[in-house]
Amino acid sequence: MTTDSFELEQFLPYRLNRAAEFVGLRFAAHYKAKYGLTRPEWRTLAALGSSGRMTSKAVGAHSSMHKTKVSRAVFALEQRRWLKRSQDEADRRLEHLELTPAGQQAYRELIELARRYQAELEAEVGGNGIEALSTGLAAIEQIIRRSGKGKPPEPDEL
Amino acid sequence: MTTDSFELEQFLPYRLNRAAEFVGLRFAAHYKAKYGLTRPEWRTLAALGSSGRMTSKAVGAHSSMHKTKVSRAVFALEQRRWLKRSQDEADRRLEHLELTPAGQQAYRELIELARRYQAELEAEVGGNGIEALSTGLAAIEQIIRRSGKGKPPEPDEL
DNA sequence: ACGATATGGTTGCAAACGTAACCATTATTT
DNA sequence: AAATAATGGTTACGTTTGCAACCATATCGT
Repeated sequence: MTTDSFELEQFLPYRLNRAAEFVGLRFAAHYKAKYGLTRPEWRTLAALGSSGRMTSKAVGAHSSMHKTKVSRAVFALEQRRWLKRSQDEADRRLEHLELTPAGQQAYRELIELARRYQAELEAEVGGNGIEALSTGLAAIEQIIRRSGKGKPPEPDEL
Repeated sequence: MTTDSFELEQFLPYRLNRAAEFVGLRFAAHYKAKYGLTRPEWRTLAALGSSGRMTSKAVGAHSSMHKTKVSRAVFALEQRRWLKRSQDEADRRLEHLELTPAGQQAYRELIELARRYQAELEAEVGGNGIEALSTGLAAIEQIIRRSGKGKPPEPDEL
């Protein structure tokens, strides 16, 4: 019966969540204003832009998104003509996704935004803070990898 | 035209978000299973439990939640008879919230869960990782405080 | 004192979400 | 070669979310 003295302020899940929210929303404001993208869409674009042709499943694995999110984001980006699908000849269950030239252009602009934002953030937070944060995050990421094993990042089972 | 070489994996908003999601969902699984609480409910309980009687607005400020979330969480906790409201005599717009004995009991059990989870987490991540993470988060929290002041508390990612 | 404005809090609504069920296709078992 | 399971991906549905509009009360400006 360890008694009182519990503060949300010290609780890691809470602190992480708040920091992520703050940092994430501020960035989202940038690309939302400029392109009207949702976060799943931006992530999908980023995955395809940086790693090239891949399947929906791979996008999900690469960017930690639930498959329905990916499915919807892919649909939206397709509507926008920023990506095109093509069926795999050998295995007709899977579709390969690829950015169109317009999509690649948007990607280039967006990662420029992202880089600027990250730089801004690093300036605000300071080198030490960033380094500490990065180390800490790396530690958690390792746990994720461990516990995640071969598991897909479907938030279902976390 | 700073060119290619952008990786989501290195992008801080993304990393923070993923870590927060992982850590948060794992904890949520604990209290969801045991009490059927949602995260806004748990946060409200935690705020009231640790700081005592306060208004909805204060709960929101204390735990970084949008006012509609707080409103709904308060309603749910009230249904459960874990908190009671009372109108302020001087200013009848505001209601003071307070945990009932049952609510306090639940709070005690929940912070015990939280403490155990935090300990487990610290064991997994390791002292260095935790310390780094904490330092990094503190740096961001300072920015939040600075820039945050009058700003509205925004949505949850989790 | 009186209209405008602000504040604490709730609610209607549309959009976003996760779960589960599903379709089509491929792999495995028997 | 059937029957069964597994896989990539989509969709129907109920829930949760945030925004905006709102109610009631309080404060400000004049």
